[in-house]
Order: sequence, then C-alpha cells, then structure tokens
Amino acid sequence: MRIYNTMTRQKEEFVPIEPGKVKLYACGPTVYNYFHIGNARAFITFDVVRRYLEYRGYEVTYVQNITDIEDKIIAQSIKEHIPFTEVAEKYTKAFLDDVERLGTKRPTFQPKATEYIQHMIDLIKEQVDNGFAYESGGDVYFAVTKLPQYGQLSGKKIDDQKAGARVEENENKQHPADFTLWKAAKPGEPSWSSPWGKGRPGWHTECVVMSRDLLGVTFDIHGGGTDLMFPHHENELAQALATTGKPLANYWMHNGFLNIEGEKMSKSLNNFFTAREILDVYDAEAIRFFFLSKHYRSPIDFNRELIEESKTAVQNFYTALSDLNWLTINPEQIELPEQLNKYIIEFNEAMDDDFNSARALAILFELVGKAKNTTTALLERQAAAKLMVQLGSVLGFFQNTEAHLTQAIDPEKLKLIEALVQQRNLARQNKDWAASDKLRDELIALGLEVKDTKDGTVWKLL
RNA sequence: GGCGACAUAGCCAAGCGGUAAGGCAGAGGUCUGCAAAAUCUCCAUCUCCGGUUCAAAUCCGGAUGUCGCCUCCA
Repeated sequence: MRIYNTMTRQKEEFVPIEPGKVKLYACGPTVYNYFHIGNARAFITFDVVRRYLEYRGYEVTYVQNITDIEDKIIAQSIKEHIPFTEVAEKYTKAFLDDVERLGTKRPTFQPKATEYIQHMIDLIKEQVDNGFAYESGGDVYFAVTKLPQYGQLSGKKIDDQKAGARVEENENKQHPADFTLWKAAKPGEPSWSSPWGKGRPGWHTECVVMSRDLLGVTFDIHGGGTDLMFPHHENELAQALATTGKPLANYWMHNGFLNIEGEKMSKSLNNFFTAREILDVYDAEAIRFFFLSKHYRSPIDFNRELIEESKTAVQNFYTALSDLNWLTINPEQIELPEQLNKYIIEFNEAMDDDFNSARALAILFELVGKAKNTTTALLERQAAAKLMVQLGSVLGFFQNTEAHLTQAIDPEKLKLIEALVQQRNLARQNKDWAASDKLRDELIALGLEVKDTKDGTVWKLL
C-alpha cells in the first residue's frame, strides 16, 4: 500500500510502526457552528482511509479531536448570548448528528480539548523548560527560530515569509512567525490557571497532547485538510520535536479543498453551505459518491449538477439490487465464483495506490453491469451484486440498503396506483392501447417507473 | 514577493513511458402494441510550442490558463 506523504512530497510504501496496527489521527471540528460541506470532505476522506485500512486487516485506532475551546467559540458565545460551554455542547451535538447522517463510522476516540487542559499546560511548560518557548505578557509563544526543522512539513522558510505575507503584529512576540501556545485571558473570558496566570491553550497544542496520550509519541498517519498543513500541522510537529525530538507522525495526509462553482466558499460570497443543508436535499451516499469520484488530494468543485449526477450514479447500485430482490436474499449463501477475483484485485490495487477511490468506483460499476445483465444466470448476477455490496461497503456505501430499497409509500397512494394498474391491465388485455397509454401517463405523473414484463406490469417509485 | 497544485470528450473523472478506465448526458440496432428496463454498438489522441525516446497524455524545457497556501479555516 502506498500513501502520498506530504512530508516527502511523494508516494511511499506504507509501513506501520506496529505490524497489523494503524494509529490514525485526523483533525476534527472546532465546534462553534454547523460544519460546512468542505469539512464534510475531510471527514469522509478519513472515514474511507480508516475503513479501507480495516478492510485490509489492520486494527485501526482512529482519533479525531473536538476543539471545544477556541477564540471562535468565545465569539459565538457572545453572539448567541450563551456561555461558551453551551455553544460547544450545542455544536458538538450537531457535529455528531451530521457526521452520522453522512454515514461516517464513529472514530475510536473523540477527545475534547477541555478534557486535556492540564496535559496541554504540562506540554507547554516542557517547551518553556527546554528553551523552545517563552512567556511574554502573560502569553506563551513558541520560538520558531529555535527549531531548525521548522517549516519542514509545509516547505516554508521563516525568512521568505516576511517579504510579502501579512504577519500578525504583536509586540509580545520575539519573531513575527512565533505562534501562541498559551493565551492570557481577557476579563470575562473563560480561563484556566497556569504557571503564566489565567488563560487558555492555543489550538496547536491540543492535537499534540491528545495524540500522544491516545496513540503514543510517534504514530502512523496524521490527516487533515490541506489548509491545516500550515500553520496548524507545522506547529504541532514543532511542539513534538521540541519535547520529544521525535516526529509526530510518519505519514502526513492532506485532502484537497472544495470550491463552490469555481470559487472559494466563503460567507461573504454567499456560497456557504453547511453539511446539514446539503443533507436535507441530497442523499448521503450521493454526497459520498461525489467526493469519492475524485481523488482526495485534488481540489473539487461543488455544484448542484454534479451532485445530481452522483445521485443518478448511485441509483444504479440500488437499481441492480432492487432488480435482484436483494432484500429477500441471504448474501451469505451466495458463493463468489473465481472469475470475480480479478475485481477484488483491481479494487485493492486502486485503493492501495494512495486511496484512488475514483478508480475503485469504476470497478463497482463493472460489477453493477454484471449484476444487471439479464442475459446471464441469476446466480452470477447475485454474486456480482454481493461483491459490489462488499467492496462498496469499504467505501462507506450500502450502510442502509434496506431503507434505500424499501419504498415508503402511503396507503392511499398505493391503493390509487394499484387501481390504475388494474385498469391498465384490462385495457392492455383488450388491446386498447390509447387507454393503456393514458393510464401509464397517469402512473408516471405519480412519480413512478412503469415496466411491462413477461410476468406482468411492474412499477416502482423513482 | 515566497511556496505549491492543476490543465484529458458536452459535463465529471482515472491514467504516471507502450498506443485513452468509469460515471452523467447523447446517437443507433434488438426486444416491446408503443414505451420502460435489459442488451449490443457508436461517441476524445489528452491546452499550446519545442526537446528526450524505437515509443509520451505520461519525462524535460518554455508559453498560456485556472486554482490553492503564506492570516482563523477541512
């Protein structure tokens, strides 16, 4: 299995620290608002990474942090006139709800920043003691110039930054690129006691202490959105190096950004969509398909037509299952013939190559074709469907097949439909095609698909 | 100013030196009373210009274009 490692800018053979086990950390949300469709991409990306590693037989420990104390949360608490803890609770719950609707598997651990305050203070203290951090005006900063490797991950040199980039002006800092480890509390702000007075930890410290606590000093994979590479991940790495001298993680994975109709998503452009808004309109698997149809590292452009296309594409899976009356079958009794092995091999090859989900989806469609092919034996079709479900599940599809295949239809409508079908059958028997066609139009107007097969008329909701 | 990514059919998208996967949309044949579904068939030489090579979408150089990061951000 090969993974593109941001640290080395190339695909590398994946070798876990401990054979058979993978320790994975991916940055979770700051719970100050509902998360947006771009966040959803990151969650789905690492959900698939995790699922695939498990499918490949690894025991995966997956940690996703929840940042429940941060400047934006404080700002939101002022805006909503409620304590910051209520803001955090409200949006943590929303996060967990939405992420479940997206169909992501619950991480092994979802630690909260506020549960790790003491750990963070300890880590900051360690850095001060080691001479990598300094206290200034109640704040504590990390001195980037003390760490020669600083910039290693993002490929940035401290001195290059000064030329054109805007760097926050702060008299307390020794160097403009120094970042905050501990922030002194202003009156009224939530705070914790520390050797440097009352304040709160900076964001970059929490991932270091949580990962160390739950995964160990160096773990296997650290993931997140590409924008987190700098400064967030760079600053995490710096703190790990400053305290242990060892790298934080062996592989760094970064998912690409999502744009909205070619433009960066932002509130000012009024093209900002929360995941729950999208989930209210589109099926979670259509959204998943949309993301997985492109490689996770590429930028992706979100627009309605593409989601519609994805929706149609996913329907193919379920049409195949529906045609086979999948819910009446016990898949365990279907044996996979050897001819299907090549699809498994191709699927694994695709996913082994830095999680090439777009290629993996193509294999699913080859299986759809086999499952739908009415010119072949039923058992062959069922076997293809079984494999499609198996491999699709690795990508997070088919989590709720029953709901997708069961048509919720209200009894009144059902009666009407059945009556119309009955009338139409009569008309067809009498070869009254005009009446038959008219009745079919009525059925189609009800949102149905109508097929006349050898065994009679079949209909289903679209 | 620094760093980086990308450019493949109407749209989305794989491909990473050996002659263009897949999805959506579209066209035609079979089947059907007609449809639908199914099935068969068709639909690109890879932004441009040079170079390396027996061979390039794939490597190198250049041009053009698009996008991202350097500031909170998935």
